[in-house]
Amino acid sequence: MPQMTISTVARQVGLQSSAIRYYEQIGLLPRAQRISGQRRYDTTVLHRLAVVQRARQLGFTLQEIRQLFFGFRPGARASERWQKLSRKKLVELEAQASAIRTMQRLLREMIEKCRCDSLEQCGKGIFSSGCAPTASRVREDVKRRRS
Amino acid sequence: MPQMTISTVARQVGLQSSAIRYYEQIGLLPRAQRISGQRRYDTTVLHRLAVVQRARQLGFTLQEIRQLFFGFRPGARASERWQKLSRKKLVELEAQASAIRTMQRLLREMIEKCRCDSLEQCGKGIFSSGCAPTASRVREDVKRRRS
DNA sequence: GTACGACTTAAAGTCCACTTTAAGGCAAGG
DNA sequence: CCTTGCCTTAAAGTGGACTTTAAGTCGTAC
Repeated sequence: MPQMTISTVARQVGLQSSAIRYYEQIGLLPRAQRISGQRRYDTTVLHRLAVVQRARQLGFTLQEIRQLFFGFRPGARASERWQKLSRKKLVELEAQASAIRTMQRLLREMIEKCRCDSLEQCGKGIFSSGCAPTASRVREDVKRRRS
Repeated sequence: MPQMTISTVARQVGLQSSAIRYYEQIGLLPRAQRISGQRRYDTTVLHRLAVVQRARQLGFTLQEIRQLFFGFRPGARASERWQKLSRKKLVELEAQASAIRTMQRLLREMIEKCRCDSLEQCGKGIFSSGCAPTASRVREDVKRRRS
């Protein structure tokens, strides 16, 4: 199978042809050989795209994947490349995870503690720091219930 | 303080003026009163923006924040609005968190187990399912070391 | 009267990873 | 010869949340 068209490759790796053209355009794939204007690929492109797909799955951007391929001295081992980028990505992901945990905590507090009638009221509470979740809000709430 | 200019409001809530104009444009803020062409605000806009900022902090998109304001029957309590949207958002965030955990697991496996010399080699392994992390990859690795 | 600073608008630009569109080329089959 | 189907290119569009730019207005200070 030395000569595949772009759509054959696309099918094999689960991408759209346009994505493959795009990867070539941004330099992630080498310029493909053309036969009467049409791209022809051999199996090495499948391995290349497998790496790209796996890297995407690991959360890498196309920019970072370009670094994986071209951002090291030519002799650098693949495992070394992966390690360097992966450690960096793990740090990033931990930051993202932490941000998500913060949002989850705040959302649960909101569900549990907000008793505001109006968003205007809620906004006042937040503006003087901490709508639903705060004691001040609860105190206001008590006042409201009494009236 | 019944009349603030846009930059005064922006300073108070920690936004750029352009963001406030944008919020007006997409209907998140009501059209502000103009005095000789310039927007003038009273303190209620600070409460409105406090709600917007808090909602952003909770992970809501501007679209969703618009729903918070306008996506309920007019009498709906603020707490009810927050609850409905927050529960939905918690589900979304849990999905995101799960995706991140998957990436973290795969990244750690990659760091720990990939011994590939070349990305081409790595790609072959992934293409026949599972570069670094798999047993097949390890076996290939053994073969390579012997040769 | 003119320079300054802060404001206005509409429109375009940014980032990311593509997809879609428009206009066209090429080979095989009927 | 003409249709069909797959391919090509460059350019524009998508979504989200804004920012930036260009060109202009307004009031105030000097």
